[in-house]
Amino acid sequence: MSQKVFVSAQEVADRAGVSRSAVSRTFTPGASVSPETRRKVLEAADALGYHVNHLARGLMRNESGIVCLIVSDMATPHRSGLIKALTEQLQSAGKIAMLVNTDLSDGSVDLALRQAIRYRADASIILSGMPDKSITQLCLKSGQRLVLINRDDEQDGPLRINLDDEEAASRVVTAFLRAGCRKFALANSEAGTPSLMAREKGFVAAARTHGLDVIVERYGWTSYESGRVLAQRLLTQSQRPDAVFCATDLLACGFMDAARNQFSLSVPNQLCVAGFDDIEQASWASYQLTTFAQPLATIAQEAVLWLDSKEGANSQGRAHAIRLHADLVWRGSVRGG
Amino acid sequence: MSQKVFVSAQEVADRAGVSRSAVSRTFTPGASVSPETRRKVLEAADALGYHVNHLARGLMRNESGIVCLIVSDMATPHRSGLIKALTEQLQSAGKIAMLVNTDLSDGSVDLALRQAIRYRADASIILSGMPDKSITQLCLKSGQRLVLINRDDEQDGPLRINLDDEEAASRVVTAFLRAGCRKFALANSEAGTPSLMAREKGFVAAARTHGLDVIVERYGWTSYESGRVLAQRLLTQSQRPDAVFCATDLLACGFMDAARNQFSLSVPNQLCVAGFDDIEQASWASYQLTTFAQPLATIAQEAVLWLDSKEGANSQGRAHAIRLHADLVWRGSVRGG
DNA sequence: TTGTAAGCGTTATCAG
DNA sequence: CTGATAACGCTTACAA
Repeated sequence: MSQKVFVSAQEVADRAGVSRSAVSRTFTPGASVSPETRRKVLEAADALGYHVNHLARGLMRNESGIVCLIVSDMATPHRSGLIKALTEQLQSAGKIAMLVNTDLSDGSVDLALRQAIRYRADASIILSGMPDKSITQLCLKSGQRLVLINRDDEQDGPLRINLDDEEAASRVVTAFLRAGCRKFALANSEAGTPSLMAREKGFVAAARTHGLDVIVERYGWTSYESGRVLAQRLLTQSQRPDAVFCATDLLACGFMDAARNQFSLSVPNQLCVAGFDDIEQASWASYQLTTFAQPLATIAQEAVLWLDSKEGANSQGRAHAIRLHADLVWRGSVRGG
Repeated sequence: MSQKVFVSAQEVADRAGVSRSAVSRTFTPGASVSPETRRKVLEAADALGYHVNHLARGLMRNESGIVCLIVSDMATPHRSGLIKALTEQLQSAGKIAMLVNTDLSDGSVDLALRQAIRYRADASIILSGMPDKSITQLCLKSGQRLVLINRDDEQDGPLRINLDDEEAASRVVTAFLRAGCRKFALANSEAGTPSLMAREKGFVAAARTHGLDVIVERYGWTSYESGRVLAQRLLTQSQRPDAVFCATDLLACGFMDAARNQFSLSVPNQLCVAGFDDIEQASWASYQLTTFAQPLATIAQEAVLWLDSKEGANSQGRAHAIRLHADLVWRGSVRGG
């Protein structure tokens, strides 16, 4: 097997002619070491290629520095953007990200959380799916902090970070009306996550306010392909919509492509389209999608900030919720920006 | 601070009325425990919510189960796809992925590798950038395995997984010729990574074989935006090319959009375009990009397989290289598929 | 098969 | 400021 021969603090101590403790203190920010000792230790450490063993340190300090990112479909533009933002923030806060992939199967998230517990992660950040109540209880009982991003759940204890999806969706109606549209449709996936449903709800409700009905169609999971299928369904209606809000940019891209290629519709002249997330592709010339920007950096900041705060530690059982605003990004897919 | 109160093996042992060792053995595959003891232990463990502390286990076994993924631009379609594939493979091999973000600054990869050493990762997989020789030596000396993906380097010790970029690029020439194209151009980024340069080299060389010159243009880093700029430069040439090989799909998408919108060129009628990577967007209706598929699953498999193999452990100093084939994916951006 | 005891590399405590 | 010593939670000889 592997012959691991990492340098230990003892070896450094021996070489520097000091005690293990001196070595330990040298690598502990804020500990008191004389400049002379420090110098000797650092010199020896460098010569030997010593690096503090964080496994052992975590064992002692009861704080591993590990934060577990639990996520499905991580190759998706929006998800990967969020992972990137979180990883960066965690790193600059001196923590490290552990990545666990989940699928849609039952208990997949639970399994991931168990993994987080095994590695004594200081916290878990859940980007997709929902864990079973019993397992989140275990996490909280074990003193592991929990962050739920964009999954509006009423569980106690964890920090929840959400967008104001409903309010954002209502602004789409305003935009569509200003563009002179009258026949609204909503394209959603069947995933039925709280975020998606809130967008749907907000859009439909706001349309009603203006006395307008909305044709709602749901299909598959949140993907480009689903967007194409949704276009098939919505654009063959007897009363063809002239404005479609897609619950996700990925859906919107598929929708637009199908609208143009299969129905020869011009966007935005014959059809206005809006999306949500502001993935990179939304800004590509082929789409120029009007959409809502997920404040990825802010989400990540808030999450990491909370992890470091006393609040996070003390909130055993008390839930804390952050609701962020999604900025509307005007682009060419809706008339009259 | 955090009051972590994870359940320990001792507590489980107490409740089950057995020794710590019995608990340990119950959770060690292949250890000898009587069914009766096992039952009692599992029952107690379940009731208490016990999970083996992998930090402590790693300390003892000298094997953490952690594999460090070192990567920059992780939100990019190709990168995130690779991360996903690797994470999945690692998980099903019983390992866990640690994610470290690097930037382009000097020593960024070295810093990441140090992080891997601190957490006593069993291995590091480098997806971008190149570490300093001294630090890789340290890794290898410490018994940490190293995998370099798509970075053709002559360093000793690590496993290198590469595509046959050069050969693949030469096939683009064949495709372009078959489409009746004569004026070739190559759009590349300035990143100058071995993969990118190999694609350039292979394309230019193959074209020469047929007595054709290639206009080569390089700009910025590998992004959609760079693709647009490259289009500006290449399509304003006095001798406008009728076939462009973009070193990356992302470049190709930007290139195609600019070609259509700013130069009103029809792809593939007036201009054939090929890319590399086969990112998801390449298959979108707006692009229908002819490209080469990165065998992500195979890459991930080979990497993880090697990590588990004796070979990986014994190859202290002996480098092992795997060269994979990239399949050509024919789509509409090149005539006559 | 089981328990006892030693040890993995740290850090925290406490004298000096 | 420094060094000995006792944890941390686990695995693994070794002996029973």
